Amino acid sequence: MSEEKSLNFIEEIIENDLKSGKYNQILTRFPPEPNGYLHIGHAKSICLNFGLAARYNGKTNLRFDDTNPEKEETEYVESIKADIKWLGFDWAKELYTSDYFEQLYQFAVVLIKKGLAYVDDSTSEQIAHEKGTPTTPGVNSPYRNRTVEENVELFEQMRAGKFKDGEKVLRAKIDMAAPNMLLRDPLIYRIKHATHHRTGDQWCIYPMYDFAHGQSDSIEKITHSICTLEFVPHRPLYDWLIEQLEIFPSHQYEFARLNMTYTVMSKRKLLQLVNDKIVEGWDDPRMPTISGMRRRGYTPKAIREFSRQIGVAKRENLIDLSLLEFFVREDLNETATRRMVVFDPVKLVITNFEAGEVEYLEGEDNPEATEKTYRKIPFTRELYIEREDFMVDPPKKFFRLAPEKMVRLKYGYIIQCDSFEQDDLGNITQINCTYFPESKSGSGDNTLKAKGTLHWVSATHHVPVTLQLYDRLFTVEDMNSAEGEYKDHLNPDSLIINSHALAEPAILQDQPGQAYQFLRKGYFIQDKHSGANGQPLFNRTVGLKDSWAKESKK
RNA sequence: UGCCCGAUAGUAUAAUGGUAGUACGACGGUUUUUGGUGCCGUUUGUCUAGGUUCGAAUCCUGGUCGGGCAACCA
Repeated sequence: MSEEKSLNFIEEIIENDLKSGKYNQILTRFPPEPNGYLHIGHAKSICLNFGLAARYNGKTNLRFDDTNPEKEETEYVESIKADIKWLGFDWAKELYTSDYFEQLYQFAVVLIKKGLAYVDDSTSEQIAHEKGTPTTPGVNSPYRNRTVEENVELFEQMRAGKFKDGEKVLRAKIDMAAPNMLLRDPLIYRIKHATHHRTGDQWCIYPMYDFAHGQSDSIEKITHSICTLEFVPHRPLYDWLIEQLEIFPSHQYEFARLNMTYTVMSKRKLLQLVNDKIVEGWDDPRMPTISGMRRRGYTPKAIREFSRQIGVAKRENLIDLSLLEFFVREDLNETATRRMVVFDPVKLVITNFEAGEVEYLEGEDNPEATEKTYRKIPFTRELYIEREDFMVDPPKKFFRLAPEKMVRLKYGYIIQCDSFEQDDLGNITQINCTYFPESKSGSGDNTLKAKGTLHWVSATHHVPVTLQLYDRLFTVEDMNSAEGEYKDHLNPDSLIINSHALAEPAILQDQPGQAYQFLRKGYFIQDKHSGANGQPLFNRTVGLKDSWAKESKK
């Protein structure tokens, strides 16, 4: 297959490393900070890291990058693990950067003893000022030339809790005039008298990202440390520290993070949506979080296929939400159980069908399934159909019900409209039809033909349900370059609740978690909550492609 | 005006000096007891100016445009 020949740039690097014998086996890692829930951007990274390991017969560690006790919580650790498993991946080892705190401390001592790190008493303002700007070089700190002995002593005292937060920091001694600002004596340890979610009060000094991530990679002997583009300028520092410490040379490779239309992808902004109560929580079905998408009814397979299709490269990108939706539909079309639900009911009476009689029709659960299963659907004299499926004076291409027109009722009979009734405002209150017994589905009789097929429910045998119709959270395609605050661009119709929909009775017998296709309407999944008056509540995962909506706009 | 990264259809992503291909979208047709699905087809692209070469999306040089870097965040 030509598909196997087409490698992304990271796969090329790995194949070369394997071919040259640089490594016998690759080891990647997925390194989330437990300070929020995972989102679709993380899913791309997860699929990449775990996918690479699977493809090249390697392994992937899950490592929680927990070096900042002020922001990190165990709740997030648990959600992250659940999300990765749900996506279908298994990690080789579950690790925490905090497991390496002692080792990292020793690494810092090594650096100090080599004269490559020093304790700085400057305030953060002073340090920022001395750092210069991207276009002007920085100047040396007055504390830069402390002796090794003094630095060792002070660093020990930092660890021992002799100083307050912010009183001292440990910095690598590199070059204050370096064109890369990250090389201008970067901070590598800071004092924080805070309780850590795993180490408790054992430590009051914590390593910075740059002195933790690469070292953790090296400790674990990660071969390919894959991160996003904003870490490109960190790579010289990543390499410098490993070289000075003379430890296992892990290597960092960077790819472009995922951006999607009509949503935001930073944990900070997502947290804001949660805190401002714009959404119900991290798992609100409108959120681009993995837990939100799960509750929405997106499937792991759809997300994996999406990740595969968008590829991996180094240029900035903005992916259409509709591409993700395509993969969701593609998966659900094959797996979702079909049911009939009328969203906006209008009464339809079959005048030549006996009152009180109930005929049970057979309906396929899924026309795409290789092994067919069926459910019974009660058919009665009085039914409900979709209000929008009837027009008094229809345009030419309207294939639904209208005076004197014929349509098929799905799984049932062809009917013809004889008359209709209206209230004073002109609203349709009832449609009267005749049915043709010989046209029953499966009878093989096709003397009658109907252009359209409608879904319906019995007026006497149905289940009232509540529907949550979700749509994009924002009205602007590219939220990264949108002007003003995110609140200016919220989609007021991102959630529409319909509490007057009617479902066929079979819906009560189905398993929770069942993926549905409500015929001609869209894919749905039952929510964890219940709807109005305790009714079953269903979330719209994604609508069906609707070429009539397009046609009728013309 | 420092350093770094990038630029291929509308959106993504291939082509690794030798026919610019794929997916989604859009458009048209076909099948259909879901205006769904399936199937078939059409459309649209190498940022720019030079150079190297028999031959450049690919290599070189200049430019343009986009992004990143001045957190005791990751």
